[in-house]
Amino acid sequence: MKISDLATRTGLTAHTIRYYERIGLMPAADRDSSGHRAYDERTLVWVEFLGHLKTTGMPIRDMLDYARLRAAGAGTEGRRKAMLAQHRAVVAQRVVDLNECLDVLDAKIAGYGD
Amino acid sequence: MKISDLATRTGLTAHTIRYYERIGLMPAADRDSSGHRAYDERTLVWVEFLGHLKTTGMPIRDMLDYARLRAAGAGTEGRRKAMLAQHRAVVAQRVVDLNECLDVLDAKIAGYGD
DNA sequence: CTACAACTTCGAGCGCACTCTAAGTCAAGC
DNA sequence: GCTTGACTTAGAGTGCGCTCGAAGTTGTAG
Repeated sequence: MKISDLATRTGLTAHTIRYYERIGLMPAADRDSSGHRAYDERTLVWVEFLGHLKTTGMPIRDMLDYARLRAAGAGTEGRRKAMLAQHRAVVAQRVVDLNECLDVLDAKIAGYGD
Repeated sequence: MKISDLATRTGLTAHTIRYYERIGLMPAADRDSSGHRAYDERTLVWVEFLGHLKTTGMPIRDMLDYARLRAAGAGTEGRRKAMLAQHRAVVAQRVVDLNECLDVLDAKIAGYGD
């Protein structure tokens, strides 16, 4: 898979994918015979997971912490699990906050009448 | 109410409040005898509402559109209602997305075992 | 053979939302 | 009278997450 294919399938741009690699969010990509980046399905899965973290508002520096643990491999599962569990709690709270805001919006919208 | 009081009660800083005034998110504040900003409860309500819009991810430029309609007064209620209704739909979708991400996180967390 | 598109690296630039600094004014307490 | 601390202005600086541009190389279609 070329970088443009990965871009299409993830919704990112090739520029953004290279940026992610540069800052360490993605491991250095394999290269084909002409020096172009060649990706496999595992990379796609990883980028999609990063997308979930991004959707839930995790800052890149935290994703980097997680990516480094992942790169370190065995022995870091406990810390990775703890990171995700902690993040999960933050996201769950944000859902609660957003639902409260939806109520406020509904009240305000209703206040404008028909 | 002085700017420091408004800051305390809204969780913003005095710097941020002045910034909001500068860009037009808040009307020019009344001044006391020594030229300091003096706020009333209505301003507090407005800032809190801005806080809800911010929590729900509305960009400042959209808040500005809303603030301008509000400042224009009567005759803009329809458009204000439409803006909020549109935003409400976006926020509701984000709640859906976040809940999906929570499922992904739960699956990942479970995958790490005990 | 020649376009042309897609890739490469490096580094600069951008939009957002603050955040802070500097220099000065003013009111209250010791 | 003097210090202290909160206020004032204008404008510069920060951190984040991209986003783009320039200049060069390579693979493919006509």
